[in-house]
Amino acid sequence: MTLQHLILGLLNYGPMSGYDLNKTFQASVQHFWDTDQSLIYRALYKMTDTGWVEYVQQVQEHLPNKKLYRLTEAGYAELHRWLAVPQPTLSFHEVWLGQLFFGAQLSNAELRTLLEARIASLRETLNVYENQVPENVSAFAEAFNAAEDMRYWLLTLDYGIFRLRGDLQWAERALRQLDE
Amino acid sequence: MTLQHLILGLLNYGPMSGYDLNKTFQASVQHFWDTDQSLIYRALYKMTDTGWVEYVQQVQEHLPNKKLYRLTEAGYAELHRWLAVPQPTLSFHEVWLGQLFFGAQLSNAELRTLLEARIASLRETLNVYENQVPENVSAFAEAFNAAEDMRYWLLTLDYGIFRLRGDLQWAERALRQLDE
DNA sequence: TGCATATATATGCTAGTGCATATATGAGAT
DNA sequence: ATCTCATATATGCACTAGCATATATATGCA
Repeated sequence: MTLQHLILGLLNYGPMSGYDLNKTFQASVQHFWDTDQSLIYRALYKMTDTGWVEYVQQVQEHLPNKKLYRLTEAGYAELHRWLAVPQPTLSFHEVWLGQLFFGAQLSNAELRTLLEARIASLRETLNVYENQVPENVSAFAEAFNAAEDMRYWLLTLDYGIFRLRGDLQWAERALRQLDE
Repeated sequence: MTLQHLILGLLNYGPMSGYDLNKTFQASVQHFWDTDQSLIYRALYKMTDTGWVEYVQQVQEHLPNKKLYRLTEAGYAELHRWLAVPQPTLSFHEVWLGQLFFGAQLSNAELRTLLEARIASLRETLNVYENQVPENVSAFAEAFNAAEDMRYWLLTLDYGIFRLRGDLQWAERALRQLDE
């Protein structure tokens, strides 16, 4: 259900179309929750059906019409209910750990390749988080006129960076241990 | 597809029934990949269909009959193909980060509750990883007569503990920052 | 006798995910 | 004149997940 709740959270800043929401996802929560355009539209149907959101057709000149979605009372209530309830911590479900678990089946060279690929990928993501995402977040804060909320957005970003650095550290240590 | 590949990896230690696999999951990879009994049975059908595994009916006295599954040549090949291919690092998809992102909507007390619940849950899991899981892993290594492979099992466990400690550290820091 | 538990497999139903593709308008570039 | 890109919404299909429930035998316990 989380996608729907993230949409509730974003619509709380103001009415948006599915297209806008997709853009907003990329500019804001994408660093911890990636999604797909089709999932957003389908979530919006479901939420309209449930009564959490409603829309008005917006006729546009020179552009296709759009559906402007906004929170209903019920949607606002659901957002606040969800926000305050501690969520169960889920299982890791990381594919690379599965590979490592059966690492005895692999040669040293193959294991190196796996770890090095992971390190490269983590570095790349870390670079995006440290350079690209802060810009997105600032632009997002300005567009939504929500300077105070930015503190929390940066907090989630801080977690992402902290976690990536930890994962990098661990992977580099594991790589060194492989040589012993 | 990962569940199927984890099953391939476990069947590589020897033939097992769906029931055995379920038990084995709980004793081995459960700390990074939880699953359900029904998913294992359905995965086995699919894999039989694909030709990765095959089974023989095992008639038992005093107990229900079982299907003993084992790897086919194709299954063994698929396991090794999969093991050596670096997997893309996925997005975090952590629900609690979504809550934190919209933290400006919450009171200080509600935020405290969220972080404290997370800390308690992380501590609990850490306790299991540090005390319970090593026993499971040892028992598993003995049962499967795979003392060498245990090194890698402990490596994945080490990651889990490392990560939980990091997450705890971060959550505790965030809680302190909340008081400022 | 009745109830819980372990062994063992299987199905039903609902929801969510991922990816590709369809459709349509208009703007700007080559 | 054509091609690409941005805006905007929607569907198809196959797979995956989660949870409940059905079925059957045998053992142990109260």
